[in-house]
Amino acid sequence: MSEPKENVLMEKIVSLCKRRGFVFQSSEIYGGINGFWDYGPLGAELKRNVKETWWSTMTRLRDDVVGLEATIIMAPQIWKASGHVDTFSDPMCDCLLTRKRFRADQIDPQSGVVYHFAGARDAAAGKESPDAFSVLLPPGKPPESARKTAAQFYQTRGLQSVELLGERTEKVENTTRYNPENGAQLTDPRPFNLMLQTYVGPIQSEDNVAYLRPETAQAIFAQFKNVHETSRQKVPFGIAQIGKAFRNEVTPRNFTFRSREFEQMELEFFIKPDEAIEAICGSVATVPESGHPGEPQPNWGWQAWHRYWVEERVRFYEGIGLSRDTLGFHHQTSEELAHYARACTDILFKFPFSKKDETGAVKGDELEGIAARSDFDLSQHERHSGKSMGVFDEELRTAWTKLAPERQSELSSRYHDSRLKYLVKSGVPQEKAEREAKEDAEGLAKGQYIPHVIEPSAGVDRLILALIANAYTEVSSTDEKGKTETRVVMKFHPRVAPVKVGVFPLLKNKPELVAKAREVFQGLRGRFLAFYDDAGAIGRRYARQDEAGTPFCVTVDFDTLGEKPELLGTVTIRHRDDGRQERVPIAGLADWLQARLV
RNA sequence: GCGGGCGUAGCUCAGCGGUAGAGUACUAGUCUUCCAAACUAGUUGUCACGGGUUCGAAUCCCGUCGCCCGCUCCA
Repeated sequence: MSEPKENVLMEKIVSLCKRRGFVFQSSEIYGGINGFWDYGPLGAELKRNVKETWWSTMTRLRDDVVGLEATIIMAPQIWKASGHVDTFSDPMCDCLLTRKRFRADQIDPQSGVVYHFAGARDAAAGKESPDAFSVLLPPGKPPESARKTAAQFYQTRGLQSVELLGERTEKVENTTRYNPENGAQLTDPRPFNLMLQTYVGPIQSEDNVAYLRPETAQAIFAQFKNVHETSRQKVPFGIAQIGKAFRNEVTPRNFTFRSREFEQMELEFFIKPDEAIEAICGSVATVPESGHPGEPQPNWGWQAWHRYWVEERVRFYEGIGLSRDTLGFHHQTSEELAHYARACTDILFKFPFSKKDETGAVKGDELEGIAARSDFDLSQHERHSGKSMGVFDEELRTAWTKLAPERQSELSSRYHDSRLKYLVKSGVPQEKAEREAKEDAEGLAKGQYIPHVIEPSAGVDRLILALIANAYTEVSSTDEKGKTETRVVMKFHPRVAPVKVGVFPLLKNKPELVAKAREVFQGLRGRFLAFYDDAGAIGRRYARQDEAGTPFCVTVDFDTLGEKPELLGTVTIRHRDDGRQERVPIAGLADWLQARLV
């Protein structure tokens, strides 16, 4: 409404996605289901390419990250330990007057006099509202203001000149049932559980409740010990996973951006606590203000690793066609951060629906969050499962014995304090917390600690939408007759483009061109996703491939067959983004393409 | 979930009480030597779904579902 132009762009993108088979509404023939989307032929290829690029960048091309593929349904205790059972089910209530929504547990208790009304009447119009309504009147305010608020309420119910009925008053203390801003009554608190539930086993009882995972990360923490022991990795190292996650969102919105079923690509990168780094290396590396800190170093603490992963992730996005100027960054403030998190940097993409800030600049919406989560997650699972999540670090133990006694006690006491802070915040009784923190500090001296974690967590479907929005380009051209035509070119990076190459005979009614084109197509299809097309004029076929985002089109013409002898056995390659053409021998075609698709 | 807008062919839309149309796309054919050419023929709809009012509903009313915008939330 306020940004009609951008909505139009978004609508065009949604329309193209359906028309060309990138994204369909789930269950469309039954009217659809809110918050669920399917990928059509082109979308499925695009998504697969993106996930494969991520997987190979994160695991296969690195020495220090291994993969995991865990189940969607896990022991419900995992979600208790992670905090999701508690924080994902907020009781919410709405102001009956303004419709504003509140978290029931965040309303400040108030005291005063409550004015109850049984209903209201509009004698002139002959209408009556039987709905009861109450207003809280803080001390010192005139009763008239309560009646005024009530009158406003009944006006929203369709009465014009309001005559209030059945007024009575009541003194209340510390109530949270009224809107702190205007005193209007709130609806009863209703639970908003964002986790999708099911039952494991045939009996649908409370004992059998299980959750569809709301994030993939927890499986990595839960399997940390197994992966650590079997992969021969030593801290620092990471575990990567791609998989579905589910959230019963209140409002799915913005096409696929906020869906109820979505896919994540998450890395949990485990690092040594800073105290261990200091013991081993003497000090923790200082981190440059901006830019990539370079290859990982042994003296990196959490800040260096955090910056490293932010920059690595930006490189990834640049590598699949999202230039830095299409991205945005949000550094969470200390108020925004979860209590256990030390830092979180969000990588944003400037979507067509992204809002402008006060200065008119588009900030963007989140593609990925890179969080420094301390040792919170593994500690939680250690406490809830009773299984140790600590690792033994030979290097640390050796280094510790060589430290001066005052250095030992300084590091030991810092580690003790941060463990104590965590334990107390997690609700462990003070006495027990002090005992456990002391044990943890003694463990550090013997080379034991719970690893800290840096978590780059990306949403696949959001990234697909970003790539589609980024690729969407309109090209207008006017022909001799003065008719202006707008064509869509999807400028995907060749690495992620669904179809890599289109193969056409210049003309369909010349069997020798068709035969040769089929032959070229057969030669390419095993190595690249290739698409053969001979329907319609050549320009039309180019346009069709432009809309699919195919970066290269190969055309077999009469020169291929030797009309000009020097061009025998060559084809025309036409570039999507500028229509440029070049001549390439068929023999070198696959290699030519290969070089441009990585 | 609440408030507002919307839902007609694959897509963009017209029709707004008398029983459904245009452009485009798609299919086949003719033609065509490089950027959505032309011609011919053809396919497509429970007018989102369900109910009601009416002699008659795509059109008016109610409900449901979905999409878009705001509240909310965040991968």
